[in-house]
Amino acid sequence: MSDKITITFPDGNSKTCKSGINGFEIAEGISKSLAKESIAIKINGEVFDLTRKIENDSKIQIIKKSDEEALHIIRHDCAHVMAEAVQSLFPGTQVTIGPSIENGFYYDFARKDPFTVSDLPKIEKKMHEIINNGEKFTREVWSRSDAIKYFKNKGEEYKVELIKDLNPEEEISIYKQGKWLDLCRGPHMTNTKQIGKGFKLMKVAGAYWRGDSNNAMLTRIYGTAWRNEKELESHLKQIEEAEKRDHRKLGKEMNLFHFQEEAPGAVFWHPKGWSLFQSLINYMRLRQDKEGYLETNTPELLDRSLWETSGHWEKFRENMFTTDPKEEKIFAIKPMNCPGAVEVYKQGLKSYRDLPLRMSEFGKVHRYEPSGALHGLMRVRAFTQDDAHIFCTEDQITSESKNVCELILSIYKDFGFSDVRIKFSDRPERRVGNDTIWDKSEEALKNAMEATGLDYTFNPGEGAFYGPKLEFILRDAIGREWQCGTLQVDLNLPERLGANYVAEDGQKKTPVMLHRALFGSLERFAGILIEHYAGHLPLWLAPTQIVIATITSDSDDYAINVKDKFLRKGINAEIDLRNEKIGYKIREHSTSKIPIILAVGKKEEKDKTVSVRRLGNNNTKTVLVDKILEDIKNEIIEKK
RNA sequence: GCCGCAGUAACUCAGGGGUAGAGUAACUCAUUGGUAAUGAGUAAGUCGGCAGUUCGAUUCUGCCCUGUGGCACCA
Repeated sequence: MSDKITITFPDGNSKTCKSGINGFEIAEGISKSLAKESIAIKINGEVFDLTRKIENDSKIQIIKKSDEEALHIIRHDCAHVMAEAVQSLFPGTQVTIGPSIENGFYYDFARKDPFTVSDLPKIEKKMHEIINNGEKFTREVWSRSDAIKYFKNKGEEYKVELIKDLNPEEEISIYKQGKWLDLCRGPHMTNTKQIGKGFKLMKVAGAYWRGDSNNAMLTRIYGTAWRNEKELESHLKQIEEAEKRDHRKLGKEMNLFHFQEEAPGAVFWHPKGWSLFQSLINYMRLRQDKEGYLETNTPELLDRSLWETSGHWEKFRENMFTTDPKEEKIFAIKPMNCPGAVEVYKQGLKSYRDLPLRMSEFGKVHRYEPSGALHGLMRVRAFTQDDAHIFCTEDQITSESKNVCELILSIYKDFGFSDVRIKFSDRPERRVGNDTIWDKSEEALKNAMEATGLDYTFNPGEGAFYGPKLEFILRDAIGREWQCGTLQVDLNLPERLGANYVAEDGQKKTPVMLHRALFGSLERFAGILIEHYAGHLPLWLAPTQIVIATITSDSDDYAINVKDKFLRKGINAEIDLRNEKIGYKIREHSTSKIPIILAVGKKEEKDKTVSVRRLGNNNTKTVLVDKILEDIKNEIIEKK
């Protein structure tokens, strides 16, 4: 081994150094300020500690605190410091794992009494102490047996288990900061001081050891960590903004819906919320009609025997509500619309000429969701799907799937969702049908996907119990992802339920069934829209589109007159004739998110105008009634 | 389902072993006003439910329900 090595910088320049040099020394050789700013080093694409010796020719990149990669390291360091703080404050607490995550980090602890939020300030204070002490992070490599012995001695059973499960090939590295140490792959910064003050402990939660609900529940502390206090502040601000959009809060403020104890996971839609809901249905109906869908409706209660035949009874039973058996028969409330759809299909003889047959249904389904999963409109036990089942031949799978994909993307665009991700899920463990059928349906869906030319990611083992599926995930105005639409290829249910058609050769064949929902759940989609628009629904979706507010009661007749004009054009207008000041009315209708307020007084009445004020804009404009009527009509049509 | 937290007036929330308080809304009266809160007054609560401790529980304890932050789940 030569004692000289060549290191190459990102800009292509290279330099000869003595073997064994480390990142910090390299940085120092360049400039003092770089050395001060640097926190880690990337060697041949992998990130290491700044003190890691470099012994071969390498491509390197010094990572500074301002670099993107730095956040992960800062957060991971923070997790270690938190664990030290916790163990010093609460002796006897075992450490388990503590990774960095999006926006922060967590650490899972094993402790008889779980932590509560009131413990957080204490822990945070201790963390600041540790950071201020400027403890050095140092890396050591231990033998497996030493490590096991050490942690066993300390009573750290979880760490022992982790070490035992490590790949035998893998080096067992230990990171120390001061007297405290942890099993860790690294990398870390060189000193706790580098973490700074840009962190905050956020919440405590329970979490299963190794994510398995059969295991013990640990107590988890979440924190957020950033490069500095300013970044932390801006992140906290962002959380605050997201909270303001919470559909549960806005739903109450805008009087859209409510929930109550007697119906957990089921929505009480108020008139305004139902108006939004119906707008969505009407819109979808219009779009589907154009694509040749035929609307149907099927029973909510179906006999157990049908669910047994379809396979739901066996594979989906624990999610289904059943009725009190007053008779011999047991009925189940439908958790899916597909068996009903097949029964409609089966009425009358079908020929290959009838295919593809696209049957839609706005079907309300009930699923028993675990109590802890319920969340406003986003996760409910009773919801309405914009469902459809396309019965087709195998040859038609590709073109039908392609149409569905195009329809979905086009529809999402109308709501301002243009960033859509697609996931492909194949056969789950719990499924019906043999592997030949699954091979065939996965192949077919994959081909269809290729035909669309759209990108997708692979999501193994997450398909429906009857077939593989695509999931459409959209990104909302503040960057959150929501899974909405789905497309599933099903070669199982039509056969199980005895659907068939007469083919060109006179033989009876089993059709393929494509299940698809575009909004997915109407309830959920409404919730997403409320958050996406932060309650400022676009005109075409707003339950009350316009409020006409009078300045004084002298203008009452004129206001009523104007309102009628709007109503006649199908625009949802209300009037506010109350004996209140105009400022009061403006404030109230603004807070309830009315898109357009038209103020009318003596002047407007004389000129046949209105004073137009739009939500989120403090300017007003005086416009002829007929003109604004026309503008608003167009805006609704254009879905702006 | 599991761990933590919460449930007080229509809403948002304060309080705390001696049967409760604010702001907003509602209602009444006055006010007819020009673009985000006019003023005064009135009324309003089985303090989530059931047990227990106590002379006394909305307050403490236990169980349950619902919500909530996570975990697990999302077929």
